[in-house]
Amino acid sequence: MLGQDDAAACCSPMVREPLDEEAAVDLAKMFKALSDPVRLRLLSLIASHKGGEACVCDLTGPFDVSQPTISHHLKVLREAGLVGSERRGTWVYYWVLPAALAKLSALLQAPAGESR
Amino acid sequence: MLGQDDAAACCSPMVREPLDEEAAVDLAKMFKALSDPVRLRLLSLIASHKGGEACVCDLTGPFDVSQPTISHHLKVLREAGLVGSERRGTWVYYWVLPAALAKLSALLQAPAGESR
DNA sequence: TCCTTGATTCGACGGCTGTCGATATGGTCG
DNA sequence: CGACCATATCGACAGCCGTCGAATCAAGGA
Repeated sequence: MLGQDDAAACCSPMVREPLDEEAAVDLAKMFKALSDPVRLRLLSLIASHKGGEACVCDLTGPFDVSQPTISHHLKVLREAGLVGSERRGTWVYYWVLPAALAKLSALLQAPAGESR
Repeated sequence: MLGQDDAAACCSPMVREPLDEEAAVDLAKMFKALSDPVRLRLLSLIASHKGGEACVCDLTGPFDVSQPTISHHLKVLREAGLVGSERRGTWVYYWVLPAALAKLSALLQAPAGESR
């Protein structure tokens, strides 16, 4: 259950100054949520879906894994603060929380030029 | 052993169109390398070190884990294509590969405005 | 009310991961 | 050469993770 209100608290590029331990623990949880191919695809599927949200029924088709496994991965993404969800009648909808992605994106911003 | 030359192959924001499975597998490996607090701190420690590189001897001090464990984490970062390394005399130096970070950063770029 | 469909939770299992101490390797200096 | 320092590798072990099928819950329609 990581919030996303603390986005400002941590997130200039990590290449500028060392992360403190607490921030590292926090961020590692988010990256761990991204460290599975199924979850990455789920996230991009949700984000690129019409209207910016998708119901679970839209998400089970493209994968070879069982529906409970999809549900498990969605839970991981939700608990990492990367997506939100809501039940509307029969279906449950998921959407991406842009602030969370932006936070990670900013963190990874590389130093200017260089290629090495 | 992930290259970083293929940076162009995958990396407009993942929120625009669904990732294909191959790209997802590839990217998940990089995020997995970032999914540990020690490795995140190592990476930022290396990147923010004077001259953009650090020898292992600079990296073992700030952590509570043993030296072999640090070595293991550095290997994970290297095999994920996030850092490079080289032996110079007695010491081994590590530096960040900016293209890899940039690739991930671009991938996570959130859609414009919105806050939800 | 009962059945059906959508989604989550549960319990189990195999494989992966982080950690350690011990050991090996690579290099420098007497 | 031989002692010594800096890193890496090895082997072991506990805990976590992705996956499944089965069971459960939630909502809607006969």
